[in-house]
Amino acid sequence: MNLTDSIKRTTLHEELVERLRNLVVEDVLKPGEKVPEKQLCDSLGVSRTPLREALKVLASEGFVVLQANRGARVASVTRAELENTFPVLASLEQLVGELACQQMDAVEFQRIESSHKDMLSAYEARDRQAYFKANQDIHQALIQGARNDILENHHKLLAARVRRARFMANLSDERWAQAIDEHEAMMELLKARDADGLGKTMKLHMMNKLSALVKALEAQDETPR
Amino acid sequence: MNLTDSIKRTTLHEELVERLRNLVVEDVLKPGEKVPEKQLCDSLGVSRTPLREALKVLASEGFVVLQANRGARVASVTRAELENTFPVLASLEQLVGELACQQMDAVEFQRIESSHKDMLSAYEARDRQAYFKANQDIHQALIQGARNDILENHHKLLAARVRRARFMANLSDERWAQAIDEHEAMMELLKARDADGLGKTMKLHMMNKLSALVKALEAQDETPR
DNA sequence: AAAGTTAATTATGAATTCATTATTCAGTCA
DNA sequence: TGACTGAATAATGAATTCATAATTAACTTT
Repeated sequence: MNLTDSIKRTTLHEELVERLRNLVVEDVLKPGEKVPEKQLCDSLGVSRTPLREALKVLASEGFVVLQANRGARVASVTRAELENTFPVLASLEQLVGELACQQMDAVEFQRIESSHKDMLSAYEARDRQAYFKANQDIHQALIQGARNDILENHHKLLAARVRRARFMANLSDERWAQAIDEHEAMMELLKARDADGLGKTMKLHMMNKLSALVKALEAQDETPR
Repeated sequence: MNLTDSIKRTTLHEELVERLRNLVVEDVLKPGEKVPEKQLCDSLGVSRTPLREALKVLASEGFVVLQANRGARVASVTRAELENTFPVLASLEQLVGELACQQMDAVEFQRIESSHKDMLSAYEARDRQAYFKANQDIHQALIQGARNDILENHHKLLAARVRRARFMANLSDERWAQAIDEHEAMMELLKARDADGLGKTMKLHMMNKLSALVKALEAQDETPR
């Protein structure tokens, strides 16, 4: 046993921040919805104090919006907000790519290569679930590989915000194919340890994701169900 | 009176987040120091509840560190942390530069030009106080000019963390002169609306700041007082 | 006196209570 | 009927209380 490992003792509010953020990102709590303190307290079995502490944190992270004397609402996912968020996330992705190229070791690289193959299989099978999983694994591994806590934190929050958008529009076949191509390129650049190239490609990958999303949203506007 | 202006009603915890963050950034609360809830409550005239809510937020922002059952401590400013923070901030600065070039209007540009002149005067007079002020104004204006809330938020937090480092080492004459040169270049690029160029220069500006800081810290290590 | 042990004190995390603000809903009047 | 008023209800923000964990202080024991 590693004695330098600090004993994991989590407080209620920390637990709640994670749980509630998840509920928001997973679209269980819907955008614009009020967050009923009492109800949540009852269902989670905690008092209002830690719940409210968690809400303040979530508000600072941008997942809920607080209005004085009117409690908390789940933050809505507007197109304007996405158009602001993606470029920031893309900048961080670029840095992730650069650093990962420089810092990752062989074991990490192999793990990514394995996830990449999983991703390709999932694509062949058109298995969205498995695709998202493998995709997440790759990006997670790249971030770990960058070895930068600050980057990881900020990336995590922005990525979570962006992830909420997946409930707004489906991944189109076209975009899916393009994403696969981009990932192939990323693997090549990573293999070649081309930090600059990987950074630029990852940034572009993110911005293309935004383009596809905007396009999908516009298509929706034209044919409202 | 503008009736569309929403009535500003701030809650205690919001106020406290700002106040406490300031105390940390301004080095009133020293790194590593314990944050005594009771004392702060007394001196600020609030109960523990809103103070503790504020501490949770500050912790998520990285200004304090919470230990279960042992309260909050002011986060220390380590070299490793700075070496992680600066590259992230530099990435965001790059984006700020690119966007500001594209989005700023003539009025904003003139305001920056004016602050830039103030900065040069302060440098001639070797007035550190005035220099920092003008410098802040310029960077603040650029961020506003980028018109991106998300970028502004994340930038604000990282910049605040980095600002704490100024109590670790003084601005050297050499670095000061270099910074002035970089700012001159920035103004030229902004005037020319060279988004790419300004972005790169601002990124470099930030990374050079880190280099100077690290150099100063290393010099300190060699000659400990 | 120094290290170890136990009791007293303090500080913390969380629940509860209290005062105030929003919201709902019944009743009134045009 | 439908907009307005005001009382009743509910929800919120903040203070207080309570249980427990950490720290300090006092006391042994060697």
